[in-house]
Amino acid sequence: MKYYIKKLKCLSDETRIRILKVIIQSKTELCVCEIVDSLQIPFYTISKHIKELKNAEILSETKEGKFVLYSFVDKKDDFLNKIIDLIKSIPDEFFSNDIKLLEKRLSIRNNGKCVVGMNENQNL
Amino acid sequence: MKYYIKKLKCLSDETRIRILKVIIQSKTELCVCEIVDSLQIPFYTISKHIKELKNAEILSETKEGKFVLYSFVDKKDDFLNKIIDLIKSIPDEFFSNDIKLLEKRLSIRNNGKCVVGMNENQNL
DNA sequence: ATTATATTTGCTTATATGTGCAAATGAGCG
DNA sequence: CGCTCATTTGCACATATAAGCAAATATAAT
Repeated sequence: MKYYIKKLKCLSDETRIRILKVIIQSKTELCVCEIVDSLQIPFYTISKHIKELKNAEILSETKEGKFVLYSFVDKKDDFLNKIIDLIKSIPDEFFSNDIKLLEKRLSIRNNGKCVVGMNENQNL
Repeated sequence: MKYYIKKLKCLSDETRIRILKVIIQSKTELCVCEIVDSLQIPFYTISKHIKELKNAEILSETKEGKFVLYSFVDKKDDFLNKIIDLIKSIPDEFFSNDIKLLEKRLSIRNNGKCVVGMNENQNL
């Protein structure tokens, strides 16, 4: 039961929903700095929310050199898939700025990989 | 956006999930006292959680004499339907006691309507 | 090695949330 | 009307959660 409640608790915060939405949008895994630049929220805040999402077994991490990448865990989990579906059904228009910045950030990737850190306050 | 977040916040509490689960299980509307007896949680706690669920436009209320009945709002809401679906996918075994007590409580209905108040501490 | 960059973590503070109890409301009934 | 029962609400308290900042890791680059 705690397994389910923990996941559901993760859905109760707007920042976490935004994180999940950009990961869905990216269709791959995202680097922390890419999420920071997309949402324009301090890196430590993003990091803490990601920690909870990882702890709830919603996201899983991959290390790639300096960078840490996050994506959804094992797609065979029916409950998690329903959660993803639920988030997908929130209209993109509520995330239009995040998505716009995400696209700009993704366009600086090299061979599909993140190559620069955070730009945070510099206009992308 | 707040519309969505408010609903999602409602999913973050185990008591609220249990309330929603028994309403789903009943396939109709439930009286507050029936929920109290099913979950064996104080009426004021149940009442406050229901208030939030109502506020998030997840549940709607019908008054019937002394009793107040709750059920899900308008079934045409896609997001709400996905939420219901999500809750349905949490295995019944986690709610087996609630469901057992619900069935006992529903069996004292008369013409499908609630006719008695709370039994709370008396073994059903 | 030393430095720079990416990310996490500990500590603090402010706010939100859940629960308990007592009192209030509201609707039927003698 | 006055009483009873179902439900809601206000207040107090304890706990949980989010955010900010500084310091700690970790890895890469020079």
